[in-house]
Amino acid sequence: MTAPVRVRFAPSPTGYLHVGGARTALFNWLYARHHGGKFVLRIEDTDRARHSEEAVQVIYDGLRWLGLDWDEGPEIGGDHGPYFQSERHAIYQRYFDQLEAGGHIYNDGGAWRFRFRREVVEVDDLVCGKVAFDFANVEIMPDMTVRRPDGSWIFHFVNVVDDIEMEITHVIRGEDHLSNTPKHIQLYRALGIEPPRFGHIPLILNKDGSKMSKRDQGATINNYLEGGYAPEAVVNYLCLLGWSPKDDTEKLDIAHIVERFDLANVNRKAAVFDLAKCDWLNAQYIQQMPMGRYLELSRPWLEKAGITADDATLEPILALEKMKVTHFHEIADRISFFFTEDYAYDPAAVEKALRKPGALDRLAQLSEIYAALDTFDAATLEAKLKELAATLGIKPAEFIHPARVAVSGRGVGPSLYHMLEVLGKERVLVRVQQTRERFVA
RNA sequence: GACCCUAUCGUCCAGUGGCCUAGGACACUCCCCUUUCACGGGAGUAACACGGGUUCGAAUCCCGUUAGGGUCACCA
Repeated sequence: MTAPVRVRFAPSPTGYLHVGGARTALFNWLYARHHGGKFVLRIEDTDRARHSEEAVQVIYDGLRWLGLDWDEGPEIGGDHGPYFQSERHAIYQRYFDQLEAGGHIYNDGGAWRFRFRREVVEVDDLVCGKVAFDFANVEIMPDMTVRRPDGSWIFHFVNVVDDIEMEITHVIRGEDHLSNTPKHIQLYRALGIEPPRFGHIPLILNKDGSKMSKRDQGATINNYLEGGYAPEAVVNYLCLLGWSPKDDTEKLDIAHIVERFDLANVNRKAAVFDLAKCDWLNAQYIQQMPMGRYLELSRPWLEKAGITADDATLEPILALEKMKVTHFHEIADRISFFFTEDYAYDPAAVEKALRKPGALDRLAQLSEIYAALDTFDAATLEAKLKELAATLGIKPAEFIHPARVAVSGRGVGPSLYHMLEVLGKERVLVRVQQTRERFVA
């Protein structure tokens, strides 16, 4: 009852971190943090052929990116290692010998099978409640194998042994394991150990109700890492799949979630994954995050695009797009015209704004007024432009659109006056001049 | 096939017998704001799978049906 909580995430190094796995890790982590317990990471690499340094690294990177730090496990250590199944052979042998001595296993053509008792097994699940499995009259069900003829171990066996050895108190895993739980419970009993508590969380499905495969959009954590997402947004979204704070709040910071999270309020229904909502949350996070964090998360994407300005230069430019960006990878393209005088002109925008009769002349007029300005801030620029339009009796838009295309080459972009202010008087005048020369009939 | 889980708007959640002519969010449509694109504000479309009970009263409890999903590997 008062034993400290110890949970674990035990992925197999497949080369990617599935969202379903990530959410399982997240719920384990939340449970540990909420209850002041320990979160253990164990790599289930019994299938040695698949174990590669890169595959394991993908798991570490994904968990770290999401902010799910483990208290025991690879690269951290702990008192219950080693944390790779491939290095725990001697431990498994010991438990195997114990099963054999107790007459719980038998040899079947070289493989070792566990004598499963055909009786009712009850699982008191933290999420699903009491679930009774009735095996009393089940005819066709082979005893599960615990060891292959070549001496290698089977998942169910090593999983249970590791959970015993690592003193796991709560096994929180996907619902696909609920049906396997009776076998695990009997294994615990055969070993003379009281089983831990179980909590089976619902699966994550595709839009069409099928199980998500790694090829689906948003199915692996790498998709988010490379897709311009803020990790805090992804974590928030993942929490909302199967759990809710019960008060209609959608955007929740992690500390708040840790405070409120518990298995009792996790749903039992499988959730369909909706990337559109994840995108929306990401945009919300970007809008509301501090400038420093925004700069930090933008920088890698900007560098990738060859933009390497210092923070002082970058900040005012990035600020122009903060309310408009949904994914970080969009930013570089949106602001690229700030970093070159040789920016491209969008033909459609040119056609629409610069080819209109008198557009180039109006640019010249505007340029003349702006050239005389001592202060070049957004408010002044707006006032002067509107004043000029009013004097000539035409709409401000007749100046605004050509000006936008002249200085950026585009029909869409940041607020014009703020964009001009950030660009600065000198560059604005040069760009207008350059544009007029280029598009003069 | 056997066993198990699940069943509220297209999607994610709220709702644990009366406060529900079912609430919020995403998406979608429309309007407002507006120099573009967005943001923001407002409005709208849209659901208790079906059939039986229990009860004065059921989205909420029980049974059945149907439909999804999962497990029954010498995969993890």
